[in-house]
Amino acid sequence: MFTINGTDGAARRGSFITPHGVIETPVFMNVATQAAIKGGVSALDLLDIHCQTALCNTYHLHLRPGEDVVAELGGLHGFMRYPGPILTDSGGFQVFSLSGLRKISEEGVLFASHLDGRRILMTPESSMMIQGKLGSDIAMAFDECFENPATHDYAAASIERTTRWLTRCRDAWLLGRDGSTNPGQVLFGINQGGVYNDLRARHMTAIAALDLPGYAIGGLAVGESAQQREDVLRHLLPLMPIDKPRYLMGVGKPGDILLAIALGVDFFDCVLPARNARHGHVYTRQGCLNLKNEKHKQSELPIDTECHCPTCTHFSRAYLRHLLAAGEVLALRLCVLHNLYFYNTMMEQVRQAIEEKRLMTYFWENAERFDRRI
RNA sequence: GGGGGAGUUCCCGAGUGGCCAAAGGGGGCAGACUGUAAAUCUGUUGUCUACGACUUCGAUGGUUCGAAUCCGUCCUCCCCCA
Repeated sequence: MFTINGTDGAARRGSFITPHGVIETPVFMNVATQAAIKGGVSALDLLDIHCQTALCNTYHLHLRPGEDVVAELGGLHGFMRYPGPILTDSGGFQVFSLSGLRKISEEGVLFASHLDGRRILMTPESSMMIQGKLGSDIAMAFDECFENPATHDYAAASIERTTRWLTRCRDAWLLGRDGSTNPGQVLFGINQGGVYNDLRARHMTAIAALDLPGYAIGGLAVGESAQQREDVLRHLLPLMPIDKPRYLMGVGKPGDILLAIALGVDFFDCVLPARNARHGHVYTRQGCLNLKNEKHKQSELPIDTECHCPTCTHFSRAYLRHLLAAGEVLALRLCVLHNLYFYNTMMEQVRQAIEEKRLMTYFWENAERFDRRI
């Protein structure tokens, strides 16, 4: 249900229809790992910060409160009272982030829960089953996100296994869909291959053959250089199905996102704006700044004088700096609202720029500036 | 008046002859963070002409090759007894 309404170079302006609404692309999905955006932001705030889509996590919600609890309370939409589209990540990223707490086998990944150590066997089938019960609109395939650097041999063996896992995910998904567990849910496959373009291409060919509703690029921003990342994207994107949504997982800084959009990516998510916000690192049209710095101690300015977010329309840098220094939770909330508003409205501007065929102008005017430290 | 205890670098607080510019917290200053084990983590925090030198542990005078650490005197604070 993805339609491309316009293009500007390799960039695409699309619409992706889900049971809970249309996602206008390119889109930034707001990360709500445990069914909440960290920093005290609830579903009630999402409209204010122009959020289109939320992203929740299979591994974390399986551990707590458990997918059955969520299912009983109306799935993620009912549980967190968010009526818009929701994507669930499969747990594949935790294979990377919790690498000290898991063992990989052909069957799946045996995690030692980071909460209490209890063993959790996550398989392609269980991940899909959990995501079905969570009731997300988009489910992600269970993959292995492996670290960089990785040897070519390791990467080659890993993508073979991830391909086999994807077939199992697809089968489980079809079973759930046709069995009406979650009839409207779609499955996105995930490309891996590290920084090896030959493996990225081989894997893309293999997974594209499954003809899934969408495809993601995984395993980036896990230690490789920005140059390597760009190189992978430049080689890989032309090999991805042109009529399917393309999702660059976990990326990134504003400049990273703008570049990827120019290269043809449609979906993004990243914890950076929320995490940075919690640490006082906020974005403006002129560049990013650290609110904790002494120079803002008496500043009456809002974070960004051109910003219309709830935070900038009410509060000064000096006040926010004080809240951060004092450890007040309000600081986190206000900064997160601002940064997510910045990301979401940047995407609005990008969509408009693509429609008006001036994406490159937007890119050259802003990509470097947004990431620059001021 | 008698007895006891304490004064350490921005703060609290270790240290009771050399390994002490002085542990550890806190606070301050700065940095990192990319499908969230992150309201976390890291660095730094006496001065300088800076791989070395100088000043500092209430004040001052001693002992010693060497003192934040030992001794004398003084100042300040706390507790108990009268």
